[in-house]
Amino acid sequence: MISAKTIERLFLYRRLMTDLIKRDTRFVFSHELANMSQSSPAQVRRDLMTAGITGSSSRGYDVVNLKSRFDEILHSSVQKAALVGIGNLGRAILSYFPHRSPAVEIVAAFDSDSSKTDRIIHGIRTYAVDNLDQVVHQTDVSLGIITTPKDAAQTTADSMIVAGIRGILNFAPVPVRVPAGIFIESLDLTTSLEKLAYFSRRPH
Amino acid sequence: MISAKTIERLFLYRRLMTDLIKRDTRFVFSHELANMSQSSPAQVRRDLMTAGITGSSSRGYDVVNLKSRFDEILHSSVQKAALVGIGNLGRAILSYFPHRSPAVEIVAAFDSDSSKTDRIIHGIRTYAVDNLDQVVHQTDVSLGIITTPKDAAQTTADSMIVAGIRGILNFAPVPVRVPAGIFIESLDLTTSLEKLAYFSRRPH
DNA sequence: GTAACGCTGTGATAAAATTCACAACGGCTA
DNA sequence: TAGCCGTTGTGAATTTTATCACAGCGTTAC
Repeated sequence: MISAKTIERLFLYRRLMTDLIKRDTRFVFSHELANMSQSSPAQVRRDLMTAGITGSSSRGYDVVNLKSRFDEILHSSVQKAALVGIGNLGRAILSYFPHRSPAVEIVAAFDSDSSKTDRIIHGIRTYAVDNLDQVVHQTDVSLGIITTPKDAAQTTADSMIVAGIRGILNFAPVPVRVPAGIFIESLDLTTSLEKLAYFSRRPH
Repeated sequence: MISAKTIERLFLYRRLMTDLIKRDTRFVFSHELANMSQSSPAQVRRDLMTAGITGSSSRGYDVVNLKSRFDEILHSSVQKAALVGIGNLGRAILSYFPHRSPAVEIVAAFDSDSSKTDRIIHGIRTYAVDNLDQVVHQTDVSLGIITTPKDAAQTTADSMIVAGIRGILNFAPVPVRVPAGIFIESLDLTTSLEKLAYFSRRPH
């Protein structure tokens, strides 16, 4: 089993490979990849070893080979996602995300405010939250994105899980509790900014 | 020196304390705090110990005391931030962030597209990027937020650093290189979603 | 051919983060 | 008072993550 940290880096490497392929670069050394990914050569080699990739000591790693091995590991078969909470942040994600990743496609958005529903926003249809269960089942959605205010986060997660969602990305600034077997990732902009403020205060 | 991981949790605990105080809760046990923060009792106790906080074995920890100790450690004196890249994501952050944290205040936004500048968006004045240096100096901005497309991320970061910014929060899906002494935090929505997709595929 | 170079692959090591496990304590009960 | 219970505080152990350091190999230089 490959660790989450490593997987995260593999996703990054994969995107870097896409760029390199566009630029017709054939080979990379671990120190180049480290440079591009703000990592260390040893880390890169270790990651690639974990991924079962082998390079050549004179030319480095074959870019196309890397890319296809990454695709293999990262299973780029698309999964559908539903977003709940069509506020500013939700809308930004709806507009930002399409075509950014081969792994995820946002297919529906939900809100409790009826003035925001039954429309198309950035190409994505919006529904009342009451329809969550139904839409998730009908369209085989497996991922949920929470961009609600914090008070609604937990209940939203609960509904998602009841509807059969397997993983949740939570943008609300509160931790959300999920049963074992459901993947939860929290991405808290407030904490990120606070961390930024804290560590920028003095040379660290 | 307190580790970054711990600091991050302290920020979270602080927000939880704010909620508890509102609800007139006087004391918390480590297992309650663990529950609220999706952590473990041992982790909480360790963090509080690191923060130099001491509790009572019968009542737990004094909420107000915790809060004020957190404020002390996390230095809530406000720092000013500038955002570069007024796209959907940038705008969402401009609208989302105000009043979320006592630590950071976004005071200016920049873009290279003149149709987006010299206006007020969500209460924040926007400028042409050419004015970055000047505005940063005049208003004593110390933090930068990058929400540009990925090709502009590195040059934006470079300009920020020249202008004297101490820390950068990068939303562009590419790593950004900064000299030592500058704090950089990357928050990559694409990677988060991809990670979500990956780990939701099967029970893990 | 052979020496020298720079890189990979990886066991070993170190460092960081988390969890275990338990002595010590305060308060409650009787 | 004595005994029990649930919690803290923390050294020690464990687990996870990252780095070191070097043997071995393909390539080039001569």
